Amino acid sequence: MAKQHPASAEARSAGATIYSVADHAGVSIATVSRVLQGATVVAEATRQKVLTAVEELGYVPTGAARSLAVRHHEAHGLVLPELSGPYYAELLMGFEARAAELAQSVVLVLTNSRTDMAAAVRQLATRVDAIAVFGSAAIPADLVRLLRAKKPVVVIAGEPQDGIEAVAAENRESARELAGHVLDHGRRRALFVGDPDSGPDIRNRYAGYLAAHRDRGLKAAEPVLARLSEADGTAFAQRLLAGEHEADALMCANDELALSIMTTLQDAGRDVPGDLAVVGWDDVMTARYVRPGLTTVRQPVHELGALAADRLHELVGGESPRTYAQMLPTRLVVRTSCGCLPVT
Amino acid sequence: MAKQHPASAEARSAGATIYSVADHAGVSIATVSRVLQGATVVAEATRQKVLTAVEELGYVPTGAARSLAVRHHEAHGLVLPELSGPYYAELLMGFEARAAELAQSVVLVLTNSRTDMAAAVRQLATRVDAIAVFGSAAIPADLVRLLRAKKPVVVIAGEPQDGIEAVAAENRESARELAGHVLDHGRRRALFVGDPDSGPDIRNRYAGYLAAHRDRGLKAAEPVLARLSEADGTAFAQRLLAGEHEADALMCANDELALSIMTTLQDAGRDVPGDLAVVGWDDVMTARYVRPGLTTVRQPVHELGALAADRLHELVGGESPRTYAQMLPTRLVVRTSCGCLPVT
DNA sequence: CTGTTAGCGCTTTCAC
DNA sequence: GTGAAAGCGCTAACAG
Repeated sequence: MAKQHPASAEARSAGATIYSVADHAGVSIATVSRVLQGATVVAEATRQKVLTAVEELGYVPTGAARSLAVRHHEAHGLVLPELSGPYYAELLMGFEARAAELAQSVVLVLTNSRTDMAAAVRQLATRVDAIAVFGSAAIPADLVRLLRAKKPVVVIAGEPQDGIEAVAAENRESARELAGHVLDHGRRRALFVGDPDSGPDIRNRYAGYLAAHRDRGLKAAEPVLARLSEADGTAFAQRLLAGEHEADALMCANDELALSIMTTLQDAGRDVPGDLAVVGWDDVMTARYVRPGLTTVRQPVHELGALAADRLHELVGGESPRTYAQMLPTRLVVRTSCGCLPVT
Repeated sequence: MAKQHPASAEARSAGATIYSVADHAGVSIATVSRVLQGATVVAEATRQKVLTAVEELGYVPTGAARSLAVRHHEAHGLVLPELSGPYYAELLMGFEARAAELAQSVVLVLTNSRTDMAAAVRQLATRVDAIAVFGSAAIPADLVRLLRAKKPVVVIAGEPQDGIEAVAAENRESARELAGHVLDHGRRRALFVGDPDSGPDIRNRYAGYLAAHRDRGLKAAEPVLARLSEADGTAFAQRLLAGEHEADALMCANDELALSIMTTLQDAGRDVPGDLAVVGWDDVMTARYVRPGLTTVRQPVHELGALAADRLHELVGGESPRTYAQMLPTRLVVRTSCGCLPVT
């Protein structure tokens, strides 16, 4: 079997390897590798021969072999809970775009569709160089820590943890500004709708709500617990209509909640913002289509994704993890659901 | 260097390999592989030793090595143009969920963020067993054909092509039904807004619009060319308001178009559906929040993604490509923007 | 500028 | 039930 590589025998296009290409071009596999990787200089004539052979055989390299040899997967993993709503999609787009610039593939794992997410994440670790996980993807903290021992990890919008790098959007100050804005419209019974315990994002938004009250010497109410879903929004609106709550303003943990509440209220004849101001968080597409336009906060979601990909890449490159969470600024988007007059 | 594997020397946890695990457990690498893959039966005692070693060393297998050995990537590629709007996100969720069930990783490529998509796709082919590409991802047909020669490919909602398997949602009949519905409200100057040449989806929707007119012995108008964007919708609405077009009904190629048109019209004082009926396509979230609710068509997007993943897997498994495109049914969602009375 | 030759880490016969 | 050994296809010294 001397120099004869097994694979060189069968030049079936589907099985073209670097050996068949080398044979076909009359060069060594090293040369083929060189022209394909463009690292070293190769004589133009040889180069062409190789390229022709590649073309004729329709050679598609086996990524796994390269990865094994270079000891890098050249891929980043991203773990998200799901993709409904514009938030995660935008994040993913930012992540993918930056990863592409860095010549990294992205392999995606959605935990909501998994029965065994721990296994999924372990499996993911197997084929990427680094992993970004979204905070609320509900990955157990110890799993994250375990991963971290093996590969760079960055947590997006998640609980701050010891040695784990984190990136997030600013929540507290914008929430304070938003709540302040509503209060300054003269509202005095503003309710926060959402669950501060569901994660740091919401917790900080609630903290901002609290701070705005404190700033004005006002007393804030307990949060009205609700998940970030249309269903919970409708349910709460129903209870509100039934008189279970009393409020002249609603600060909702996100836009979906705000929108479903607002629509339900309006359909029942309530005037928004006349009877009740409603504000959200995220600035989803719908926020500008509804009437009144929803006052909300825009997050730099795309940038957040890009930042995560960036950090992953640098960590893989040997940089050491930052000890502080990186905070991206958010921006208040004032429309009219807060009680502001329409600009005409 | 005898039997001593280089890697076995350094048992640094970050570099744990099957060799270090074997050493640590006092067994051969074959045995480690066996317990990890669970293929063959291993004595329970040995099994435990191995598992303990894995645990202690924090062993994370190298996927590339396995892929190389088994000659499979155990991953599917998905090529989408982008992720804005719920359509692609939903498709991706369906794809990912099914791929997960089939134990396949998914590596994602978004072409809109790429300067050299051909390179991106070639690169993708390198690390997956099969690829699904979305029709409008603007992958040149010959590239697809080239890929096809090497790996299974399925085109989602794309131009039908010779040997390439395709999956899509039904467009023509639902469009015919939708257009018919509008016409049966007595509208006689219904315009189609969208570009039939932009792809098979829109082409078929326009064909349905035409058919509905034909069914009723009515003459249909030429399509009003517009891309599927909010901006194009607003621009068209402006022209309409300026009197450049005359219409009492608008059948828009998708919801985004419909929504931006409807909102612009309403903000200018027009009554929808009184003056003008407006219908869309896709049933995005906003469609049910606007007033009047947007009449549209719901596509089984999730299922479409799942179907693509399914087919990919079966093609990888050796099944031969189907020669006919698989069509998933769509469903008319009637709300009130078409002129129907609200159900109260 | 090009060829030879070790591996990269894992799976999988084939013996024992 | 377990070990030895031969690859999987590619990269990267190291010679020449």
